[in-house]
Amino acid sequence: MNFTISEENYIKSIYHLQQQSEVVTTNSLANEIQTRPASVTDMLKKLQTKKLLEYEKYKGFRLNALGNKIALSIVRRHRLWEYFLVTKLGFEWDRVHDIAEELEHVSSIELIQKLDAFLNYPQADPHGDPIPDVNGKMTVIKQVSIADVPVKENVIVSSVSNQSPEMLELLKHYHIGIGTEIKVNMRLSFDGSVEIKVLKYAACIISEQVAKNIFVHHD
Amino acid sequence: MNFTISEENYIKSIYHLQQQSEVVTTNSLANEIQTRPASVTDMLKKLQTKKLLEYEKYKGFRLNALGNKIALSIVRRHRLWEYFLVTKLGFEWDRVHDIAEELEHVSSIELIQKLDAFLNYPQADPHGDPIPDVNGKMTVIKQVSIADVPVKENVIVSSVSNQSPEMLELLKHYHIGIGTEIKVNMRLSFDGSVEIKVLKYAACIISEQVAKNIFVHHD
DNA sequence: TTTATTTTTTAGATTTGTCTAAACATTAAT
DNA sequence: ATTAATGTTTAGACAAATCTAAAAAATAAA
Repeated sequence: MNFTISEENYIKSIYHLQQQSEVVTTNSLANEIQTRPASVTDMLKKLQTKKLLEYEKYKGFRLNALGNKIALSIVRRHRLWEYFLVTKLGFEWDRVHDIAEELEHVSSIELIQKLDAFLNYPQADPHGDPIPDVNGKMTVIKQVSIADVPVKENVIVSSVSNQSPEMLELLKHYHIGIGTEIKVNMRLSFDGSVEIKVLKYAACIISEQVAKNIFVHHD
Repeated sequence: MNFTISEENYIKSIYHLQQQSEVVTTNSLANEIQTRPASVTDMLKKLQTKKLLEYEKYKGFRLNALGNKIALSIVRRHRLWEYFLVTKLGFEWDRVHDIAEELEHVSSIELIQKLDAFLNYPQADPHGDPIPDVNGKMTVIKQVSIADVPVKENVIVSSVSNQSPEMLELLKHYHIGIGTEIKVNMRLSFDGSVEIKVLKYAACIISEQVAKNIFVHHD
């Protein structure tokens, strides 16, 4: 089955709102999508006739199994493109969302399969959100902040929670990006700061506050 | 200025038809875009009010300077994506057109700049058509078929005119793709067949007919 | 438990891009 | 030089996705 860009945007937004609350309301979706409640009601009817959601007038709605499956495939496309934009094209993490929002609607299944392979089947996007696989399964990799990682273990940077320009600059300065392999040499109990080693570069010290914002996982 | 997907498709198609004949007709454009002549007339009015073309009722139309500039930027996006799909994602050349057709409408200027850089500023797409640069300039690189290239010169494969599955298979078998560096060892005057050497692989012989379909350029 | 407020839905209009059928221009043929 | 054939445009309709304004339902408050 094929969907319009508008339909896909609604499906994806319902999916996201469902992560916070079981049932979604007309107003919250209208707010999420930046449209009017009346428009939401119209689209809900359409999605209902396409059998993507359970919907009772005045009582809210939610995606059914099929709707969920489609939502996951859209989320998959979005996150793969975000990963591509950051790791291959060199975009900053805070700049990729809007572009991925457009790319995600390109519908070729083969394109996404090949993109996935080209990126080497990443498991999380640059914000650390898991990327669903072809079947919609997400492996939520266990992320730990550098502040909590044991010393002398090789780990890989998977996400950064603070995406301020200052943070981005600091990370760039230390050659740290998504996928960078690092090791914690030692942790100073004095102030919680950490000495880390980035492959090929000299060891450096980052404050506890910075360490708390950088999340890593094991290989 | 911003354009809808439909407007962009019309602009691009007019551009292509103009390559063959100065002035474009309603019917030819309707045929190109797979729509009805009446729809074309409607869109022409719209593009005229946006000052993208010269249009006289019943007498045909053509893009003006601004329309041309916009067409070139769309062509640029299309060809860069085609190049990406083939060289990075491993698509066959005959499969990329429709996907590029969708990708070309993603509007971020920064995206295209960074994609261009990532691809190392290619000058031609996988079909050998030149890629306009940021300013719309195209450097038409001098292409020669292998049948005409002098022996012992290092050349780079830039396009293949015959895109049948058989041809693709043959090329794959000999490890020849866009960007592949090859050298003509010798040419057999008997039947015009050519012995070529692909870097890292054993020399092989291709028929004159095949050689005529493979185009190369100097570095 | 009425009344007031908020939320959701309906009804009807608008825009974009398309369509069909009919009218109008242009070109070709007799 | 008329007539025929072809090509183009207009007029009016339609579907998708949106909107505003008003009606209806649900919830909160007095």
